[in-house]
Amino acid sequence: MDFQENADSKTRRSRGRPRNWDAKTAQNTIKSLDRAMEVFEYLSEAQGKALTAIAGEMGQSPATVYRILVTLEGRGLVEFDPAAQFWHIGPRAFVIGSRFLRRTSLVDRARPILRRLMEETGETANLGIEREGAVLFVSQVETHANIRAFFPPGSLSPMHSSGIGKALLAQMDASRLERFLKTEPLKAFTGRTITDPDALRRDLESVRDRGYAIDDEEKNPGMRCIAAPVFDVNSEAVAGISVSGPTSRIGPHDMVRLSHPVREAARDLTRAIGGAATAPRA
Amino acid sequence: MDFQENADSKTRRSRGRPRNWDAKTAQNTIKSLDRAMEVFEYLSEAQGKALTAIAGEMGQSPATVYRILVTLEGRGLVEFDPAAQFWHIGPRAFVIGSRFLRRTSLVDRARPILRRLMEETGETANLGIEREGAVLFVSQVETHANIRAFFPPGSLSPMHSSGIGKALLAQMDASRLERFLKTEPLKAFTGRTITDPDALRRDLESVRDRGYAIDDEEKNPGMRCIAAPVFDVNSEAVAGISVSGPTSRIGPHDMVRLSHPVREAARDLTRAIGGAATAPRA
DNA sequence: TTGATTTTTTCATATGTTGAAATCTCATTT
DNA sequence: AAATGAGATTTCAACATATGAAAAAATCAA
Repeated sequence: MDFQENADSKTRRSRGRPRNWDAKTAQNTIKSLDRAMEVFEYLSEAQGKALTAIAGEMGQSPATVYRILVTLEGRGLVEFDPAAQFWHIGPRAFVIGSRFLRRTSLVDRARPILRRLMEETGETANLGIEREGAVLFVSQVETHANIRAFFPPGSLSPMHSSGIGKALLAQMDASRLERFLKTEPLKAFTGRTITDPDALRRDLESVRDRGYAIDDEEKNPGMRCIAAPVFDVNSEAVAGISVSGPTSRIGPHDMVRLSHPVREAARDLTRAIGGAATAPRA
Repeated sequence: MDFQENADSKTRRSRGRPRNWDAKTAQNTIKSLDRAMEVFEYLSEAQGKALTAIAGEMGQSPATVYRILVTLEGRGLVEFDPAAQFWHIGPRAFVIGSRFLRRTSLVDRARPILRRLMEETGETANLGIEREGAVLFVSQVETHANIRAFFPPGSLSPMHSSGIGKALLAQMDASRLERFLKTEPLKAFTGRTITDPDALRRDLESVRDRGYAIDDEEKNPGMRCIAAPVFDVNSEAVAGISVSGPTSRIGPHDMVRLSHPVREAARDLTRAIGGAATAPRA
């Protein structure tokens, strides 16, 4: 289930001879197949491309690229549009790729990433999604420290007073955000909770600028929290990752420091679930 | 958009030498690449498989399969689970495959329409297109209800036993329909699946009269489905929209009731992609 | 019609893939 | 603890086959 961290650590366990994980990994790769997959991947990035264009841009012989495309076409992995003379990704690729999701639950994928995040930062790492206008904490890895932040998985927290919630709100399009503001009262939990819609809008603006959200004792006194969004394949923010800890360990300067591993973890998880972030919302 | 029929007709136009479309197509395919893609596809059908199992079942040398998998792993197209010693489809395959949908704005345009349809009807809303003689589900919005219909995007379903499929078949011109009937066997899935060509022709007739198609437990027992076609700018039926749910919520009377929002959603999407329906086929 | 452009095929050659067998590890049993 | 079995990697030599250059074929534009 957790191949995320194994991939780079030496944890990789298997029977048989261990792979030469130092530089020689390329030893067992099939060159022609790798080149073909490069073409396949390159094609997927374009909205459609002519043979000569692909070959030219990739510095490959047109003959070779042609044969690769014809082969893949035979399996429906790519398609040829005779009218425009363009090659495209085919339906079979979609069918095969979609099977990836059968096995992928966000929570499973997140676990090793959360663990690493906890180890790097020394603080409790959390995963949350949006449910019914609130943040639902679905997974966490607790720090070893005696004073620790704790959200029982399954607990709910209002969007406007949690780091993950604000990271998600910051990615909503304007109309959905306005709908949210109309529906949900911005209840105060501490003196620092943002209860004014305009103040929240401004805060979300800076969340987008920074790339991460901060909960600065806005829900629980003495607790700070740094969060970043996770995107799915449609570039929709579907979850958030955060670290949370006591103000005694997380001071004003620490938030910038902690934001890096948090953002990285969010990016890793985005990648692990086949997602992709786009430019921050317009 | 849909070069579906071009692929089999001789319409294929291109510059350069024409391909030998008779039997010699294999001439330009790269054998090793084709074998590798066979492994890739085979792997996607399993929930995960050990190297030896794959090699054994495919009649290939473990060494070769191993190298193929390692190569694909290098690009994230497959993943290795060290704990279970299993190979799986990887996130990159999902990302690349999903780009198949980008070629058409259909999916993007459909999303808000599907969401509204789901909210109006309370049932799962689906979008499907025809690919390779089957319905390919490309998008859906799930209901909140606990008992729900579920078609994972990327899954395929035979035309004759799905609402969307029949909505599309009903719009085919006679010759294409006959070709379809000659090619595809009408496999039975439940006692209600239409397996007789004449019965199917009659059903499609009434689909045209009504303006919507019904799947009355013809694929999955206990599940009903109401579907309507979506047209492109050439008035060709390129997709179908449906809602599907359990018979406990969708009774005989509900189908008429549900047909209105479904047809409206299909009309909306038709409009959103710049399409137009003409009078039902002559 | 001609010329320019792009795709597809041919062909000789070197490159790279292949499977068998050897090697190595882990997990289980003795 | 050591041995054994099962399965994963790697090595190696043979030879299949992928490769690019160039020719051929077809379409498009003028």
